[in-house]
Amino acid sequence: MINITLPDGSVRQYDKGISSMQIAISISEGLARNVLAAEVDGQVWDASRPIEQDAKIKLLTWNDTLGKNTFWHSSAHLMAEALEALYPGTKFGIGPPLKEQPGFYYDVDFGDRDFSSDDFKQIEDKVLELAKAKSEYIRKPVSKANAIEYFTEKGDEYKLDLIKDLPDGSITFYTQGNFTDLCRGPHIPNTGFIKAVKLTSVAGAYWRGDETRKQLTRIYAVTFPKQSELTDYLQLIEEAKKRDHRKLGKELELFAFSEKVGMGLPLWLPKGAALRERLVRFMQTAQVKAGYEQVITPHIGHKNLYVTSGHYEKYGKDSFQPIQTPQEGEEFFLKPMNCPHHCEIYKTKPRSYKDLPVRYAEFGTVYRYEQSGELHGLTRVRGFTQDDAHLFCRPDQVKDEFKKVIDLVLYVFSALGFEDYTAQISLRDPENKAKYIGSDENWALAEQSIIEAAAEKGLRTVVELGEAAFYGPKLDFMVKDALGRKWQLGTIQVDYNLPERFELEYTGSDNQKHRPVMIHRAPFGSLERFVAVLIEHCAGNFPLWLSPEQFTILPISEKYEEYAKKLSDILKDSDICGLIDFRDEKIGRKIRDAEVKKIPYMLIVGEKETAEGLVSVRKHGQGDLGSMTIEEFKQRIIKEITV
RNA sequence: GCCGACGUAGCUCAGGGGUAGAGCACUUCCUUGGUAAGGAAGAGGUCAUGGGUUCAAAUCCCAUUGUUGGCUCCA
Repeated sequence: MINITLPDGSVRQYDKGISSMQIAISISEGLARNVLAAEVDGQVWDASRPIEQDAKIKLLTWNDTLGKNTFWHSSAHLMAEALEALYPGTKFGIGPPLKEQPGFYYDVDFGDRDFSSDDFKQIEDKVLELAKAKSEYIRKPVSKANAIEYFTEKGDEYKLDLIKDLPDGSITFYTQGNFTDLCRGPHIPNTGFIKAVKLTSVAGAYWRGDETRKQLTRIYAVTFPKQSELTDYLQLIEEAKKRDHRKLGKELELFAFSEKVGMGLPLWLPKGAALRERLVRFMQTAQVKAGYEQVITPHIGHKNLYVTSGHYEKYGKDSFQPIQTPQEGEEFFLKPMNCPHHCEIYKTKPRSYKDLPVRYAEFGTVYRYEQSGELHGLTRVRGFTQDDAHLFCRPDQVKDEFKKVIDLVLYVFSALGFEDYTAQISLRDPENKAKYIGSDENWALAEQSIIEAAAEKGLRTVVELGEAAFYGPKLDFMVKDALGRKWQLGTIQVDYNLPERFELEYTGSDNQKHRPVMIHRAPFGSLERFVAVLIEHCAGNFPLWLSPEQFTILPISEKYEEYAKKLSDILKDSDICGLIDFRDEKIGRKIRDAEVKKIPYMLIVGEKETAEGLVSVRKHGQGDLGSMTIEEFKQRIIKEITV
């Protein structure tokens, strides 16, 4: 007998060699029907795999991330089986589940065959047909020699390339129906769990991400255990398309791009600029309260600045092109980050330990050469403005300062309606230290302070190795938007290296020179990216305090324009922004246009309102709110803005 | 940067070897109206740019440029 510990802590006894599925059956039939795999002592196993010793197990269903991953991984095998059945001779690369979104892909080599989205339907039909056969996924350990023999005979050089790097004794095959794949597993019990499938896109991807190797066809797809979940998923995709900030940005006249100005260089239109200005003012107010001082630095910097900072060495060759002065032959670069400039500000005078922390904030516009294929709307651009600040503090202040920055970031998120977030702690890849600058000791200190500060603030965190910046570890905030999509926004980074490189100092209470620690932080990340995420989060229906046009006055006819102007002036005096629709159109039309433009409040004025000194108020998306005096309306707006 | 798709009026898009089409937006006129599109007329395009094939190119070919889906990258 062996002891099986369940997640609730209860221990049950079973015969040696029992499978997770049998355990599930012993608990409840209903549970067993939903079990996709099981976590056994921290490893995900097939539900059918025999357990030979005492273990802690967790049964995985569709509700678990690991359960979903297993489901999609198994789906990838099923799609491969369908592809092989439809297009014999197809060679297979890898077919994993996706990390950030639902679904999976399989990289395949069709040889000379053309493949396009026109073939999707045929494949989906075949997948469903094979799924109905309820073929079991059968695990089989094989020797390296046998594995090589199998795929040599099959002529699949990609699998052979993978096997080459695997140690003998660790290799397993999985077979379902007529398809056998090299695979570590685990898999769902049988193909019958897969009830709905949709191929989502096709794209090229190099074998093992190496552009010198052959390009394979990557087929993206998503599967579900219920048809209704696929329907929901497709609806979500539709909704996401409607909220695309590139589409809304154009429709709402927030920003634009111009071929002549250059790719990745956004032009802020009046309404977008108004929105952005409000965000800036909001942040400035918060920062003043938090003890920051505003600074301003130039858009270019001397090459030596970046040689000192280390950025030149790291990015100089492919990212920076120098600007040369005609006479002296000096070299300048467009500012790609603000930190070196702020270090020089720190150095303008001697500092005492009593002066620290010093907090310099700047809405600094920076320019970076991003690969052309990587540009995307406002989320990835070549010129953008960071809500940047650099804190210079004593080592004993780091954790406290870091925690204050976390507070600020969370304040910003809550003010803008991002309720759901996690924090990602990005550390150095211990296997590849050459990628980073700075001493081991400083890295250890920096990593430690981030981990402790996040823990003390009770943040939900995940740790990612190898995701740190080259000069220091960071804490990135990932927010979930209204559709449940994750975005990386704010970032906080601890840096022991730049102070070293710029030889920053302060005089301690011991009258000795000491090195301050630097914290980089940007709660929005960049205004461009933040606005993009905000647009998609609220679908263009900004909170009232951010709306570029908070109201529009709609006169029923030109007879009431004088009254409309009077109202408009009253609102303007209270810093409430809006326009009057003077067009010679019927009221229904004016309302419709205002609704389409997502203007929060419509003030309708006609004979009745003019006579009684009222306004008829209509709210976007809600409809008629009835009449009130302009003063009542003003109070309503002020109340809504301050909440 | 690499691979694929795309670029037609301000916007959304149709068409397609014989010198351009719709809807919306715009302008003018009629209409002076009550909570999501009133009516009529008009104006607007070197069909991304450059080159080639052809009697003839917006259409076919090549290059460039931009957008886009991926890959790689992200200070």
